[in-house]
Amino acid sequence: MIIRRDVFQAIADPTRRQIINMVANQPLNVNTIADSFDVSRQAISLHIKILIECELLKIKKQGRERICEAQLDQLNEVSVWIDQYRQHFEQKLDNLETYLDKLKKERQHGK
Amino acid sequence: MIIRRDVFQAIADPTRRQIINMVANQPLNVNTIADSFDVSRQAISLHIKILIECELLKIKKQGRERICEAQLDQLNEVSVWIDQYRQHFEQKLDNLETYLDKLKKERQHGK
DNA sequence: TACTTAATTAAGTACAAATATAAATACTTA
DNA sequence: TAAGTATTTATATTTGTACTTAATTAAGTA
Repeated sequence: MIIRRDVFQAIADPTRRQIINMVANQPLNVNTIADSFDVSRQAISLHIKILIECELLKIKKQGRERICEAQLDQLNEVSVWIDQYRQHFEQKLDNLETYLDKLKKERQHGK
Repeated sequence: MIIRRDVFQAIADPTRRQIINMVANQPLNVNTIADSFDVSRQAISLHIKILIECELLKIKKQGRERICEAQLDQLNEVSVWIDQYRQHFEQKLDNLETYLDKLKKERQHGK
């Protein structure tokens, strides 16, 4: 099977977005991730493979387990693409500023 | 054909991203858009249909022509999703602030 | 060594997506 | 009204995606 290794394609799938969401909070092994979904472990394994190929995820072997860790730098590509149209959809610029301030404070106070 | 009407899916296709880019600058009719691509007009017509269904594009009939206009509010959904991971990929938060200031000034001085 | 657990690889199926060609619709103009 | 232009709809084909079950690899454990 030929897979299109492209961040936009990677995040197009809702299952993959959910996987990203799960591991963004904390690293998890494959089975723990798979347990959250109704599909087979093999199906999740493939989604993870796609995310790894798009460099949105990295694997750390730990015994027989494979721990999935988020590596979201590549999301920047999407962010940059979106940003060029921000003026087209951002109603209130101030909201983003408020958000930024919040984010900044969270950082300063250790998450 | 059942199409997944979802903004993430809509922007997953590079052709559709390019169409968005074209009409974001100026409204264009279908044929003008199609001329920029190697594929058939019908294929572009379908891409446009998908973009309309995802509300990223709207059509204004003008005689026998159909003018495509960008309507990018729905990109906000992607933006919000990306934003929650911004701290994972934004190297310097200050850069964003600088960017925001710039954007703000551009707005104030009428683009 | 045999058994269990974690995860992948392999093979196959069903359906969705992207495209093409052909025909139809709708409007404009000679 | 016939011919031309703009675009969509219909139909078919090819490729890609998401998924399944079965088998395999690898690492712990009894």
